[in-house]
Amino acid sequence: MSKPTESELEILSLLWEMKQASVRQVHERLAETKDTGYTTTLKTMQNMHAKQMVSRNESQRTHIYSPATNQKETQKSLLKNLVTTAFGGSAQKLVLQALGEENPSKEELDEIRAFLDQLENKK
Amino acid sequence: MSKPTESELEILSLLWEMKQASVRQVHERLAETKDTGYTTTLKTMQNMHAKQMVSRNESQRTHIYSPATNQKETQKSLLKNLVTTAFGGSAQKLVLQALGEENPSKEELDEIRAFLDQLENKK
DNA sequence: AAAATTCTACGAAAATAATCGTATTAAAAA
DNA sequence: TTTTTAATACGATTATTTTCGTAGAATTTT
Repeated sequence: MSKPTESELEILSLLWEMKQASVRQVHERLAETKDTGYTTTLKTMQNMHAKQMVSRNESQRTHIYSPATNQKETQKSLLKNLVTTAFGGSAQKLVLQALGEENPSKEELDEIRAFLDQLENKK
Repeated sequence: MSKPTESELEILSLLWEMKQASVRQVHERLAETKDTGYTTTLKTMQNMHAKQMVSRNESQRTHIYSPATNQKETQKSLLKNLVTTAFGGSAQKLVLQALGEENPSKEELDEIRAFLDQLENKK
């Protein structure tokens, strides 16, 4: 499982959200934030398919793509990578920094607390 | 402030930790995990200097480099980038995922709780 | 003082990633 | 049925990143 490039990740992330989509559909979502041509999106998705990062249903002329790499696994490895390269290996620091930025709601805070308790009970 | 590349980030991260260092010193640390030549490290650090990502003291023949980009700011933007590209914009998800991986100590958990309380009081 | 080592500078090659253009075919519209 | 639109494939170009080799100067060792 190789690490997705920046462009691939943008698409992969959309696919995680959309579950499945045509190139056109992905491209339209992408176009909201990015100004690149249709064939660029197409080519990237074809590359991703070649790398088995996504699968696709070719039974119709318009191919339907879906993510083939596990979202959690991918997020985990990207996170790990960021922790080691940018946070000197301390996930703790990353968490505090992320929390500080996010301005979470009371509900979210409670959810995190619950999760912390759960972690503690495992010990 | 442009985003550091992967290689640049590795070096920047070391400099954050070391506060200041020569190319040789950085290279030796880098060599623990990476197998590239000295001039590669040198060139990258020169590039970083050209981009003003690091500063250097040239009064001695062996230049001494130090980080010129703010660690917090850089971490913040990398984190933000990861949240949007890989976590569908939800820092919450990122935090939970990171906590789940880290297996934090009781002390760390308490520290996070304290931080959560502090966030809540701001509301 | 000569030789060996250690630096920097810098160009350039190699590797990787991103973007696009064109040809061709299928489907939809006129 | 002709024309237009929409899709894929795929090579090629461009941009970016990574890596290294070589030259020359300063420093250290012999």
